[in-house]
Amino acid sequence: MSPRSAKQFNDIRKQKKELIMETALELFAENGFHATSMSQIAKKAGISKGLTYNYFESKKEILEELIQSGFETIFETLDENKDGIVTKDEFVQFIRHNFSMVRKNLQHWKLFFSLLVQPHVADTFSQEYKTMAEPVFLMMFNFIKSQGSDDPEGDLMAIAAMIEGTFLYFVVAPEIFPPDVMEEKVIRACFKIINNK
Amino acid sequence: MSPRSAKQFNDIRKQKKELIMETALELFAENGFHATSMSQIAKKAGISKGLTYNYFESKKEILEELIQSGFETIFETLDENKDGIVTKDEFVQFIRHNFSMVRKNLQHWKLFFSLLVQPHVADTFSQEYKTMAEPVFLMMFNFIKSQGSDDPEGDLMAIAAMIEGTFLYFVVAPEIFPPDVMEEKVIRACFKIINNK
Amino acid sequence: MSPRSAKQFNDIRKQKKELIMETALELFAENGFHATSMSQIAKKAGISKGLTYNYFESKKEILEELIQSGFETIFETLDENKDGIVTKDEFVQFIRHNFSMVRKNLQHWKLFFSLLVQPHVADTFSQEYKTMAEPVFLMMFNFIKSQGSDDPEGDLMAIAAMIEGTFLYFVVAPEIFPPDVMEEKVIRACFKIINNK
Amino acid sequence: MSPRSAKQFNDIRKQKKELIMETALELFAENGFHATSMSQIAKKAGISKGLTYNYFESKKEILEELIQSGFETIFETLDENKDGIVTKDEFVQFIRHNFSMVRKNLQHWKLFFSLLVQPHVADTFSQEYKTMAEPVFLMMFNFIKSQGSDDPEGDLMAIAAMIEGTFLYFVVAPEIFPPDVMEEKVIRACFKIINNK
DNA sequence: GATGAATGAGTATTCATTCAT
DNA sequence: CATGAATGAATACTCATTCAT
Repeated sequence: MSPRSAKQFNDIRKQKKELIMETALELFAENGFHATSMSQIAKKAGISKGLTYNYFESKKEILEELIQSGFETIFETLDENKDGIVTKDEFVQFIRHNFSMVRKNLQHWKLFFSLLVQPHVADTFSQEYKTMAEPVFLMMFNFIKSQGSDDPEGDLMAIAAMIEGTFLYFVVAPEIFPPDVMEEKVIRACFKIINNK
Repeated sequence: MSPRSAKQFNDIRKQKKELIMETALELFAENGFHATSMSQIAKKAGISKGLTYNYFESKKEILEELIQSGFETIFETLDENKDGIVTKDEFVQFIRHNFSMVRKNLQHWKLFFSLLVQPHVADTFSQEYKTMAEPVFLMMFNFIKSQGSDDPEGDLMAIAAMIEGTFLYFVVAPEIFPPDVMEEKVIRACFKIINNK
Repeated sequence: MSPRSAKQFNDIRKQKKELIMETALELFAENGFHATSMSQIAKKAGISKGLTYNYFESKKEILEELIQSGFETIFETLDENKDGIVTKDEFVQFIRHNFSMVRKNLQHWKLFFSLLVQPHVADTFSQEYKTMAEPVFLMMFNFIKSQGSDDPEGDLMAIAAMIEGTFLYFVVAPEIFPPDVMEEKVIRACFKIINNK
Repeated sequence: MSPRSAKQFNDIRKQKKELIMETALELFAENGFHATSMSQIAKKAGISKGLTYNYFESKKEILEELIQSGFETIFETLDENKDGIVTKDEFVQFIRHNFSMVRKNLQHWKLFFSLLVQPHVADTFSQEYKTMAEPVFLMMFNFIKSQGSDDPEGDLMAIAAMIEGTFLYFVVAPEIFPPDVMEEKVIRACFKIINNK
């Protein structure tokens, strides 16, 4: 009842919640949302089935919070850089950072890609993704334009597709093209596209 | 002896089977394999649940035949062209043909992307997909090389990613970039990547 | 329409019916009544599912006719001998004949034993069996008595149990005790029981 | 932590499991394994279908545990006596004990007989049954030999068949011959078979 | 907060039976 | 007489969710 113990309770809650979410993310990413049962999550997290419902209203809510937290994780560090891109170096850093973020959060991305093609699982997801991705597009657009591209919008399309496709390869088939090599090739290709006269 | 001729029975079987497959494809593509129930398929197809099993051994078999037919639909016309790519024009035609096939079979591609990310649904799928995509990669590689690229493998990676990403946009978010425009931009970007000195 | 073709039709009907019954008996005996489907019967008999219902009202009716025909098959040849047993030789012949009948109709007996323990499958079966077995018991009782047994009823019980048990071994575990040997031993034991002073 | 103590949970589990097994045994024995549905078991036990699967992995597992527990119930008390049979009295006690066990566990025996005749239900069952019955045979064989029988193996066959047949009468048709009387007659017959000169 | 027994609606699949031809 | 497409009720089993403790 003392403020301190209240804080402790809060910490416990927060930790348990994170534990459940991490466990769920692993299972969702590995086996898919539908193929993962609440029992599995509870068992793997080492808690009882009932307790899960103390922290989340439903299985779907776990998914939704996971999506939310995924967006935050992925886009939070982008925010810092995104406004000031001017030089090529900064753009390259930005791209590299993106790639690095994907590789660090492969499971989130796996989950995202699986949701992309199942709109009914999370109707809100698609819209939200676009909303959050938009500033990134905008920033890239501005940079491309600043480099003197004669068709910045067209170049953006090509580059955006290339990056999205790279992410997909990272997640789904890293053995086809080695991610490290791919990163270099893609960056080089970006500049070929932008600076071509 | 039989009052309905063998041909009649055959026709009925063929039509019903196609009906079931089309219905299943729509639902799988829209909601995912796991989230689609046999009841839904039967209901939407206007037949009884039991009848479905007169034509398919299991839900998984529907998926497998769908994958098979998808592969055939998509890759059959590619086979014709694939051996002789030499000129730029032929390469462009080839790419356009690819794009066109994807846009004509959006549902199949939606299904394919969803399967790529849920390996447990059809383990064989991933391998088969790669097997069928390989000749395409090879052909593109040869063309890139023939154009005097100083890094054909690197260029292939970039282009492959760009095309894969384009397919993903086509399927998942055609409203972000208009497919028609995108097609042109991507083709142009291909040549920028290849021919850059 | 001529009497001759009418007879032919009848013959065909009879043959088809027998075909279905034989096929069903094999499958029932091998896999059990519930585990055997009408499709299996039709397929194994080489006819269509629908045709089966031209000859039998239901799956249960096949079973019932099978039971009926089994009783007839088994008891018909017993009828000839049963009234006149006087000498030991005739009794032995009678027992041997019984054993021989069981071995010739193992499938029927397998079916019978499985029904014995599932009364609800065929409620009438149990009663009918007893009715048909009664004269056999009676005849044996009379013979035992005629041999001067001091407890004919008791001896009958023991012998009846021994014979029933032998049938069960024949059907279920012929590899434990060889049927041929067993036959001799059981006959000898019968006389030990009856003639013991 | 938990409001219901571990012991409480354990007690609940034990009781429910027994309830389910008893209910299932009754239904299996009465109607057969295949003809009994999980719904029937749940309904008769007064619980939900789902709960059944909280205690047993499958319908087959219920059967297997039932068989196991049946074997234990039936053979556990035999173990005590089985090594030392020497005198006639001990042999008689042993046989009586067998008969008594069967009459006390009629349901189990009904189930066993039905399984004997439907090998596909539980392939392991048949083997296991024979394995457990073997020491009983062996012991009887030794006793018969010790009594100076001139054909111990032959006598064993006859006696084993008689006892098996008696069990069958006990279980399937106790109204034909009164079990109490039958027991006496069969025991007497055993000695007639063994001691006959 | 924490447990796990309990529920009930849902899932894929089977199968006896019907019926148009 | 004969076919096999079609039905619908039933089956074993799963699982998100509730709730008494």
